[in-house]
Amino acid sequence: MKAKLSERQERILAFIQQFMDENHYPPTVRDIQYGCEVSSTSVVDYNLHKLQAMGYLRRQPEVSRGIQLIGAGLPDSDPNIVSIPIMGSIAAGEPLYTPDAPSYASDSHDTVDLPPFLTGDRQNVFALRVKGTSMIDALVADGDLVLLEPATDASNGEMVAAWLNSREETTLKRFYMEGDMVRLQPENSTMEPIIVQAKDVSVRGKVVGVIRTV
Amino acid sequence: MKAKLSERQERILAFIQQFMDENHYPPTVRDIQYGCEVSSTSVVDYNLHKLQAMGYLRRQPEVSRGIQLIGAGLPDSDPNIVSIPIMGSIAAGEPLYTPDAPSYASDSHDTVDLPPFLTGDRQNVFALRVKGTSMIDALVADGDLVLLEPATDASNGEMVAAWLNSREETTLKRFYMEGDMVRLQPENSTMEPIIVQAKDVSVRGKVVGVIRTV
DNA sequence: GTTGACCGCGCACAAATGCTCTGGTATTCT
DNA sequence: AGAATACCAGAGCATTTGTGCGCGGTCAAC
Repeated sequence: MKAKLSERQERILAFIQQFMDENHYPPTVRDIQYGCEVSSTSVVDYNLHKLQAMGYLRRQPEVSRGIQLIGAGLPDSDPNIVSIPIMGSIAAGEPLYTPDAPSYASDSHDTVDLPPFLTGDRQNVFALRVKGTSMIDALVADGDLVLLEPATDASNGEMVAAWLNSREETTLKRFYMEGDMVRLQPENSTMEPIIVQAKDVSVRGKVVGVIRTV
Repeated sequence: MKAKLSERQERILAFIQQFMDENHYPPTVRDIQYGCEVSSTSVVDYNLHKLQAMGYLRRQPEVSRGIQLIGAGLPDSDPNIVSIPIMGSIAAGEPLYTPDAPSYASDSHDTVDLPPFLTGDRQNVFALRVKGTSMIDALVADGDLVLLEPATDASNGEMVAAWLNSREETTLKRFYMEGDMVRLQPENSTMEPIIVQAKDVSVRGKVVGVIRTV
């Protein structure tokens, strides 16, 4: 379905973009008609349906100007910004995000707006504010913001936020599975690794980014 | 004219913003009517005229959904994004930004789009890509992006990018002026500070942020 | 040629929608 | 008290606007 566009469809698409730039609301069918030198509104309607089927835009039926571009247009909210919730702090480790909790409920939390290159194409990325200097050995300082991708597993060597049953706290460490034991390795050689039973540790998320402001 | 808003006017204004966020086209008079629990379209029209007179929005007469917010609304270009140039790498230290060079000329460099909370209100912030692990002692890893504010001076304790004449390289360190000597202090106590004559070191910028993706 | 899909055109209807007119209720000013 | 002002409610009109219908043209397949 996502085939090539006819010349007229390209023109309509371009016109909508231009119209949205100049005025700040979508055009009507007739605006498009005159703007693209089409002689009938039905032709516009016809092509708009086509474009919608091909995924270039969305329409709200029965609603005037109910057109919004998607794709490469200017859907003025998302293209170069993603909102990421700050789900708490990681230090004493108590309040940690649980991916199975209702995502958008009960959240009076803060969010940070970040460009998407920081998250890649990962989904449900969330952020934690690092409290204290206990993670310095992982190149993470007090006050840093760590970006996490929800995960319950990790590959060896990945930096994860892991919950330790024994200590009832969450730490940032590198993750190594060794038999039925898990070794949580700090970055700094002066620190000793933590080695626990696999069942006594649960991975909460993988670190995908760190942000520090000074 | 720009006096206080009535409660209803505030509500209308808020509703329009919310509506624009959810759908991506402006609301009709009746949308506002139901959304704000007003019992007549004329009341909405009345208040819209008021708001327009006070400069909070603009309307296109006779045009459905011909409303656009101005002022604190959504001036759709820059509000939550700033483009920051990546002026090179910092490792072998050669290509470093010189604040006196023509800023926007001769740059085929890359840029990153960042939310403004990372730069604060600083001007001319630029970024450097860290190459190598030589800055690990400053909590900066290979591949990190450091945000720098152009500067030729620094206060004690600030993290700076400093050019060392003797070594012909640039490093990230904390800056301490001690008499006519400058001490460049790594973060990590296992590393020795670098102490040089003040004239043999020149500050290029202060670090204002660090970004790491993994 | 005939068929049918694809596309365009003109027209018209009905719903959506901006706007106006009339009147009402407070609150403030004189 | 009376007038003025600001704001609201309801109803209705005129325009705007999305959508459906019928018709004609083009082009490739059969």
